Amino acid sequence: MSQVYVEDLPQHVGNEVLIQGWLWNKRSSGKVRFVLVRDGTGWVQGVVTPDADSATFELAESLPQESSLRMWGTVRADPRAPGGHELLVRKIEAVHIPQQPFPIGLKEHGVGFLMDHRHLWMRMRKQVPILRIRDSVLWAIREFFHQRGFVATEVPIIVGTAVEGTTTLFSLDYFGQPAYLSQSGQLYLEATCAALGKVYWIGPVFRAEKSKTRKHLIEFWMAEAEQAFLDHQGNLQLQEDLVRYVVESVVRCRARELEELERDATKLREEVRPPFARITYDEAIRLIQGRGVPIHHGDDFGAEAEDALSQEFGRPVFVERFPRKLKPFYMKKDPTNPQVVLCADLIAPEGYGEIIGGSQRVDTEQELLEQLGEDNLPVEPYGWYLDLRKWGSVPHSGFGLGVERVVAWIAGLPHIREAIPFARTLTRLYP
RNA sequence: UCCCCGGUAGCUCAGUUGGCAGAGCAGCCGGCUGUUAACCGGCGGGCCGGAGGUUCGAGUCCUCCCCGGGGAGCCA
Repeated sequence: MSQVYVEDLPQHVGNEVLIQGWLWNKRSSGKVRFVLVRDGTGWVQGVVTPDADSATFELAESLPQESSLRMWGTVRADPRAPGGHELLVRKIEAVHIPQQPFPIGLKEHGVGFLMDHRHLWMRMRKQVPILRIRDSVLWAIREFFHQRGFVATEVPIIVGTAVEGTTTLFSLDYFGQPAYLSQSGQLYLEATCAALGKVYWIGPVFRAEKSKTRKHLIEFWMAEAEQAFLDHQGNLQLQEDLVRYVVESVVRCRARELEELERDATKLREEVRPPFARITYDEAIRLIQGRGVPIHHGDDFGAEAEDALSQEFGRPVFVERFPRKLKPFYMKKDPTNPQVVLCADLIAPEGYGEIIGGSQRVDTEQELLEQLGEDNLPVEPYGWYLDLRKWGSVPHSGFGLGVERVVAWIAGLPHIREAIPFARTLTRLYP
């Protein structure tokens, strides 16, 4: 008999099936014993009565939490069963019986303890749906770009050039040369873009910032895209389409997981209804000031300012055209106002923070040299990047999306550390 | 780096004005024919984060250190 996954059980009502998984809880009422089994796709209750053979009846009482097992039984719908379906068990076979109690109980635990046991915590009731939602987010991003003719490509993780200054880089010794872990694939993606036209990549990036908040990870995943002949306005439309596609896709494919997390899918769908709000930096400053948050023109947004914007709109909002001096050297100045650049940050609703940063890029060598100078950056390490403006330079734009922040928003998580299997935070390098 | 909170049983926590170290859960033993983080009875379980100090006496008060959590700045 071949294995059936828990999520497919409704299609097998009345049939005997084999479930292979792990025991996550059990209950007994003497002569009726319940074994709750998970297999990665869901949770199902097996009902064991004395009608099963005596070894099976005994196992239903004695197996400890997180025993792995095979369970044969007949599927039936029953309103008393969690999830609506259960298995009338004929036989249980233990695959591995733990010799000591599982560290993670079914009661509450502290954050420190759970993070110390992340490799085991991820098996638990809320963590599984989160990781399944993450899978769908990444899958939807790939699907979106593929449908639009973007070419999936890759960038180096070990780099010799800093993208945005060296203070937040992890440095390493590359056979005697200084090297860094990449904090963004953007510069390389611009090169690839001139070869392939429309490109994207998804991968880990690293920031050695001593950030200690619910929105920051030291190692996080970015989805970055770059398109030739795309201007600022087109860039915003592309980002909006992507975010809407991802949310709608997750709401459709992971409805059960969202429900398990008590996340309101209707609210998510409302939030991404077109169009997203768009305001300029200048408007944003006035709006934030109007909400009583102390901020001056020329300041970057703090957490309080972001939350104010988030509350004001209740849906994603693009903040466009930041002052040049707040943004990195590669962003193109607005031809109608060289004090600002053609960029935008996308602020998520519900206080989940900035989920995308993007811009139209500088496309002439002269401007690029000027802006490197403005930021007191050396020209030499950017030689190859300047080359891109020497041969067939075109207007082009791109952006980077923070995968974990999007997962945290969609799943409604209180902290970003649960949005990735193994979070690297300021205090955690293990497990 | 700065500000705030915490560290007591495997886990979550309580511990009064300084006066014998506690509960729930987990574990083990027993009971229960539909449980829903099941329930009921019993049993075992402690370097009170570390070092110093005050005191007749410190889990409790003081100093320093270590570790964790929340927030800020910076960012996606």
